[in-house]
Amino acid sequence: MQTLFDDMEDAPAPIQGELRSVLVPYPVDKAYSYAMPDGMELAPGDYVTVPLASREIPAVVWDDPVDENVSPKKLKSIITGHDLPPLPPEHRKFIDWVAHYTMAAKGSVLKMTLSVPGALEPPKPATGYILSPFVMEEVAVEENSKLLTKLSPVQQRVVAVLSDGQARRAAEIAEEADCSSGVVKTMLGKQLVQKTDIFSSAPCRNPNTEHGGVELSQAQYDAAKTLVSHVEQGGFCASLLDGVTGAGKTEVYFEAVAKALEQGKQVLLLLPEIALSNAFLDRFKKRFGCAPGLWHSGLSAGARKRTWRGVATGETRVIVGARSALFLPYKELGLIVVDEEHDPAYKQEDNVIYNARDMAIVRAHIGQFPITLISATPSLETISNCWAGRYEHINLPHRHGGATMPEMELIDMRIDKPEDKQHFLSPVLVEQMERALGRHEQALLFLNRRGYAPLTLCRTCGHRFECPRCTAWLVEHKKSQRLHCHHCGFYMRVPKECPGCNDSDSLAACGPGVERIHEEVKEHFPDARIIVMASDTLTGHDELREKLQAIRDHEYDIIIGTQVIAKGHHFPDLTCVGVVDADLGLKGGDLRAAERTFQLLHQVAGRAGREDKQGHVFLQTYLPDNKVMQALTGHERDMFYEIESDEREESFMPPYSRLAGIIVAGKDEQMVMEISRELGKCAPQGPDIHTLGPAEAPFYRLRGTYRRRLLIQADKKIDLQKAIDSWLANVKTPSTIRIYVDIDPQSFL
DNA sequence: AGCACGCCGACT
DNA sequence: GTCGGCGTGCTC
Repeated sequence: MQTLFDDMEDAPAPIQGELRSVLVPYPVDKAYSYAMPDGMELAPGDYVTVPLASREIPAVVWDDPVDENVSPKKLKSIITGHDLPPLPPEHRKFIDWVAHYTMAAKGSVLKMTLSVPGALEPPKPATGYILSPFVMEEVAVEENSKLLTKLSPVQQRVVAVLSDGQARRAAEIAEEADCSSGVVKTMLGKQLVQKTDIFSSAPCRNPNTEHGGVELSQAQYDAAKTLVSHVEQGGFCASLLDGVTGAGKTEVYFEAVAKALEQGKQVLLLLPEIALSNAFLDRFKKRFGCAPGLWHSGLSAGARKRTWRGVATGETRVIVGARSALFLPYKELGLIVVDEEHDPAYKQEDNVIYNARDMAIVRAHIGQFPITLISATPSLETISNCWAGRYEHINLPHRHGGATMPEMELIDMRIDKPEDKQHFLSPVLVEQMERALGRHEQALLFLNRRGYAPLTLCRTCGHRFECPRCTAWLVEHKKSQRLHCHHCGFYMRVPKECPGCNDSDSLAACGPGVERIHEEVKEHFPDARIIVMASDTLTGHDELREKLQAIRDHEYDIIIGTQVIAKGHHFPDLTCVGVVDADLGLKGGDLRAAERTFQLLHQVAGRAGREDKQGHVFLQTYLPDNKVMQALTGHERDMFYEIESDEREESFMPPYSRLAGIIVAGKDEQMVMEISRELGKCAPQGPDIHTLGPAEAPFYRLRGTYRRRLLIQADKKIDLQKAIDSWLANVKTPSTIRIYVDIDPQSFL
């Protein structure tokens, strides 16, 4: 009897209820089965909380058929459902599609949608304060009420702040009334104020499509009309809005945004992360009367949660965001705009490896709504899609408002040499900067290299400082007196003596970074106000915005900057742009080196001379005959695309073929070697598909792991994912080795 | 991704 | 003799 009783106690209570397929946001490729407790009703798309291992996690009921064979021992019950509109079927289909395409686990892709901790719980109200009713009456009735004059000056200020009836947090009141929050507490004790709940609302609930239209030029009007008609017609349609910086592309696509909003659709505006500038937000506010919902890495936890829920409930109508915004749970998405479509920042290189621009096209196709790509320098992929008639090509040729494109000039560094090997600015460029400053205009020097010098070597023994964990030189940073690795965060003090030969004072800085250019500029312009803009001198989004505003307000005369300065900012007084090393991006023989350099330099050039001032751009180069330099100075853009396209076709490269990178990574160099060689031996080879490598991957040693890569080149008619799948299944890999698949890799050497 | 389970070195 | 290192593998 006793033993029988024990057995009954030990047996787990049988899980009851209908089964549901549930996808969890973890790297698993199939939906799990969970029991749905009696009385609960759940359909695909519903958000749930489920137990997984020893934790409770958010998840989504999926469309896959339930696996009835799951052992009853494993089976667990769904803990709760959530009161949110279900994740729409288009979004679920999208997640499945992206997982298949990128060869990532479905759960990993879902994780990009369920990325906000606590988003499924209704938001908790914050404590706010309002004036008590009798105080409010006093404020309304009389200017100099007896009650109010009896209060202390700080308390009177608090009353003034709260007199509009709007509830505020204690900290906000303290800030606005210039007192401590203790005052609020005292007033609460005297019942002058009372507590109330503050529910922060979702952003961008009521954009007003008629708030502030600007007058469009004829060309803008025609382009806008086309985009608007796509929205009106509905259905999938991809287009490229192609026009130079300052042509007024933003105003054009705002019209399409307005139309989609009028039709009751949500709109997603994708930007490269860096371009979320104040200037852009101001333009949005001017057009729609409110700020858009923002989505980027710098958001606070609270803002993230509000925005995520706003998107899911449909309260938030417009999202302006970086690539991860594509995976927000839109209730009724009806238009996507991808600004700066060519930008490499759209490619995510970790976790799920995807290109947000390409995935956005897929999202629009699944949702059957229009999508517009925007660029002054489209990617060759997009241009060729236009040539093939898959995308509509909308040209916006002229600069808006009478501004002219800057004049581009090459400075042949073989002739107009800097004064010595320690200097990097040609006298020609320095003179042009002097002239600009003399006219009370600004000058910008662009160099896409942080720090002081990219290489430090010993003049005595030739020792080079390399990162002990990566295949990369250590970059000297003067400010911190250190040598930094830009790939893994390793750094060391600059030593007095060479570690190779112990010689002192033998170390020499080779080549320039922005810090070194700063030094040189100070020699030439001791009285100028100079600012250096690089990702490591800025602490975050807000500082970047403030500095950009300061530049716009002409608080600086000379700007020295990397990438961060290149994009989407408009500086009205900037008329002289110098590119310190125009050849920089061309070195290394990357597939897209020429295209990238062209795009980047074109973009930098676009910073100069808008409105009424003529801009001048000077490209310092040792390769004045290179096709990129010729295309830039002759404004022969279409010629450049044709040459580039021919070269890609000849070498069987994208967009004429498809590529996939297979990265074999691990800490055991020998094992990485062995596995990659083995993969190479049984790699797909044939008339329509072949494999290159294995070879050392870019940054062979990265953070102490070794990486080798194979590159598959396949005809577009080949099912690439399937070929890779069956190939990788043939080679057994130990768990110490990780294999990453990068479909459509962007860059490689 | 976490987290538990499991097999070999330096401590009470 | 135990505490704990992180390698390996699973999560309905």
